[in-house]
Formats: sequence, structure tokens, C-alpha cells
Amino acid sequence: MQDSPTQTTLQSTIEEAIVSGILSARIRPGTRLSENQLAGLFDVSRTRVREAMMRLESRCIVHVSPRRGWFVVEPSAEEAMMVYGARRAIESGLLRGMRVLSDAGRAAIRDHLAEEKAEMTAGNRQRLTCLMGDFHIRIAELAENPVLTEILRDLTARTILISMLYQSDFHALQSHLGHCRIAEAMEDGNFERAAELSIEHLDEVEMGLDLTRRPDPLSELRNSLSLPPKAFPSPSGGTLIQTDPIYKPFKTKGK
Amino acid sequence: MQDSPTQTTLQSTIEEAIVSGILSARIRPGTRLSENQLAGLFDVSRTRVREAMMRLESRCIVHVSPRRGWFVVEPSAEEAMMVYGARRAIESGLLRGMRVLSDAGRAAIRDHLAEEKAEMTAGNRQRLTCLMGDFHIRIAELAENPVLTEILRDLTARTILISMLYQSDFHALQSHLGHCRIAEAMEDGNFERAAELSIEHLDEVEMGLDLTRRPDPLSELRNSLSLPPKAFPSPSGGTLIQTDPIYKPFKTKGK
DNA sequence: CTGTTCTCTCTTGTATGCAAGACAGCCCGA
DNA sequence: TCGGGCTGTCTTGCATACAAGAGAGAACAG
Repeated sequence: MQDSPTQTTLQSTIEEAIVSGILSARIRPGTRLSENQLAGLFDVSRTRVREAMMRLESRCIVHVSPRRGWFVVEPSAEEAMMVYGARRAIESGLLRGMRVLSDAGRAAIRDHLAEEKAEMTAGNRQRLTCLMGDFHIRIAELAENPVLTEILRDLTARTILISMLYQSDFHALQSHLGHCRIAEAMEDGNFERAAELSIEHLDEVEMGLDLTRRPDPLSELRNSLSLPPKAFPSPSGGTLIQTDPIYKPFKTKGK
Repeated sequence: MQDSPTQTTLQSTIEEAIVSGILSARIRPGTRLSENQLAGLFDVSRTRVREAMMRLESRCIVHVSPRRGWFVVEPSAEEAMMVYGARRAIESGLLRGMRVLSDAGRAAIRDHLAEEKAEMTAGNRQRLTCLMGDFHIRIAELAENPVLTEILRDLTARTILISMLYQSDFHALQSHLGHCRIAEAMEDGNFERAAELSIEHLDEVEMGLDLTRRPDPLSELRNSLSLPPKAFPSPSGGTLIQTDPIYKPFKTKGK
């Protein structure tokens, strides 16, 4: 009766594009996603764009303000804490439940850490944000449980949005070291220790956030003036969706 | 910018109705959900029904077979194991991360266990299935983390579908005792023990499934003949959505 | 009786059209 | 100079129309 045995949730192209845009920190929280623009970009009608948006909304990645538009979520401080809390519970539970680390898994982790290290010297913040999130997805993949992986992928997307909002300065080295410690414990086969370390790591990252800061109340103004976002250099170009001002200047009284 | 601080995912009425129908074991896996019928029932157009379906699909609760219809998912054996694996990781991680059990929480658990006990003597299997699932949602609520609660609610829904498919006989007493043990450990403040017990409990339940059995390959035929499902008495009535045969008899050459 | 083809009706897939609301800018009065 | 209403243009919300595919049943050939 089921079409595919594993039933991997097939996403629409639009959905994938937006999620991967967030996971790679190319799309900022609060970005407006216009149905018409997306429909044009992907050459489909608004109907299918809306379907993608509905799905993204149920994954808490996108949010609609009635008759104003769709926006990438800007998690509140409270929500940020919840997301970190959830990740602590899930990732630690996942690690503690592991029994063996396969050779392939060991290799994947090593490769990932090497990449983190390499990219740290390059210092590309956007790329680093993406990598730091990816580590946790890699870990989830080790458990070979697509259900968990999918859950953690969405939480990672939200985490990346959170760090774009609240992370004043980026402790890449600290994160990297945290990841190394977790990996070490895993290589030792000490998954209980790895679980504890993952909690510590997530605590550290959460502590590094400035949750008192309002999520950039000036972002709208900033966008309207076409200024670059606060702590980020303006993207080099080629972004799928630019963070446009909400309302572009009208054709001054065209007819 | 955000409309609500906690941003609780607001579901459409249709979505809620279907999920709650599953959580209360009134809707069986494989049930066809016709867009037209739902549109009629809720007095809206197909558009809104489809939106609800899209959201449910992204939550792995519903599944579309192209141009045949929407169906409540029938998780495969493999998927069933993944769901249980995910629940083990998440629920144990959640419990192990708890620090205190509030008085309100203690009361909620006690009330729930009492209700389980009461309903066991009554022996209403449908109601019991619902209660047994609810226990885990109650636990999630104790952590006061809506993100986790939502994740576990969806996993619980899928679990209920799984048990409707694979649970040959219903070990309500066994489940109830497992819940009692977990609650006891929590009341003692021994959350580590509670976490271990939750893993054991989920293992037990999973072991109680007959995953070798194909998910009722005759269900379609059975429905077409309007026979009651295998081990369940036919619902007393008042169900929101009846498990209709896929194709009702046509008006014999109406025109 | 059995298998094949055809037709007809149902289903979802997708685009489109219209309505209602939100906001920017204008105009005007104080 | 400032504030309040008006208007126009954008947005999403929602219903509807039509296209395309899937399957049941009828008709028919062997």
C-alpha cells in the first residue's frame, strides 16, 4: 500500500531551496518570502508556492503575517531556549543510546572536523555557521534513524536562525573544540561521556547568545535603507532570495 | 515582529480534527481522506483541505497517492522501528535532563495513572490506546518545553497508528505497569532511573508488536465489503470520518 | 467462463480570478 | 509643522475551473 518502504518525506523544490538556504546561512531570519517572487523564480503558480509555505510553516521555519506576507521566522528568546532544551534532550539521548561507531561513521566525523578546522583558518563566517550546524546533523545520521535525523535537521535550521539573531560574536573555536571533545569520547566508545559533553557543548553555545537583545528591531528600517545587516558582511551575491525591503518603492503614481 | 512570543503552531481545524482522531484511535491507518468529503464536512473549499493535508503530510501523518487520494499513513515495519528508536532517544533524554518534579506535575501524573487504572477495568480498548499514548505526552509536558511536546505529540500519533497495525494483542496491564514504574522513579527524584525505565518500557512495547505481519494487505478488500477491521469492534458511531470503501458504487449509469 | 478493451466517473494537480486587508504616500486642514 | 483621512497598489486568502490520470464496470471477442 505504501509507495516507498522508508517513506522519506519528499520535499518540493521550493521547500528544499529555502531550507538549504537557511542551513547555509544565506537566508536571514525575518526575510520576506513573497509568493509572487518565488512563483516567478521557480516558474510555477502561486498555488505551489503556497503549498511549500504551508509545509514550512508546520515545520516552524516560516511564518505568515496575515495579508502582509511570509517571513522566515525570528525565534523569540523564549523559543530559542526551548529549541536548545529540545536539542539537549534529543542529542544526548541519541548519543547515550549509541552502541558502536562504525568505521564509516568514524571517517565521516573525522572528515567533518578536518573541514571545520580548515574553514576556521579561512574565516568565512557564513560557511562556518553552516558547518557548525552540520556537525550535529552528521551525528544524527550516525544513528541511522531518518526520523531522528529529520527532527534534528529542522531544529538545526531553527538554531542557525537563532544564532543569526542573537550571536553577538562568533566563538567558532569554542564550538570546534566542543565538537572535538564529543568526537573523541565517541571514538573511545564512551557514549555516555559523549552525551554529557553534548549537553555541555549546547549549554556553552546557548550561553554565548545574547538573549536580552531584541531581535534587531531595526531590521526593517535597515533593509529599507539597503544597509548591510548588523554583524554580517553583505553577501557576495548569488543569493537565491535577497532580503528585499518589504515594500519596494512604488512607481510614483504611474497613471 | 513575531505575532506571538511563544509561537505555538496554530493548526487549522481540519488538521486538529484529524490528529485528534488519530490520537484517540478513532481513525485507522490507511483511512482514505477525500478532499471533497472533508471540504463538505468542514464547509470550506478544497483549497483549505489541501493546505491542511500538506501540513499533515510534512508531519508524516498523511500521505498522498497521486491522483488516487490522501491516506492516513500505514508505517512500514522499518519505519515503526525508527519511530520507537526516536522515542527512546528523546524521552530518555528528556527524563534524564529533568531536575525537579513540580507538585502540579506530580498531581498530573497521578491523575493520569488513576485514569489508566480505571479505564483498564472498563476494558475499552480504543480509550486505552489513547490513554497509553497520552501518558508520554503528559511526561513531555512536564518538561514545559513546547518544542519537545510538539515533536512527541506527532511521534505519539505515529505510534498509535503503528500499534493499530502491528499490535496483535494489547498488553494494557504491562504498559500500565511500565508507566507506574517510571512515575515512581520520578516521584523519587531519580530521573536517571526513570530514563532507563522509559527505554525498557518502549522496548517492551516494541517487542509486543508483530512486525513480521504485513500491514493488513486485505484492508482495502475488507473495507470494500464493509467488514469490520480485524481485531477491532466496529466503532459505535459518531466517528468524524468513516473508513469508506475507496470507490463507492456508482449510480448505475445515471445520465 | 475468461481475458481485453473501452468508456465513464471519480479522484487529485494546478492555474487563475476575485475579494479583502495592510501599508505608503498624498492631500488637506489646523 | 504636524496629524488625520483618502486613495492606490501591493499583499495574501480562498474559491473555482479545468486538465489529467486511475480505476470500476460494461461490452465484447475468444
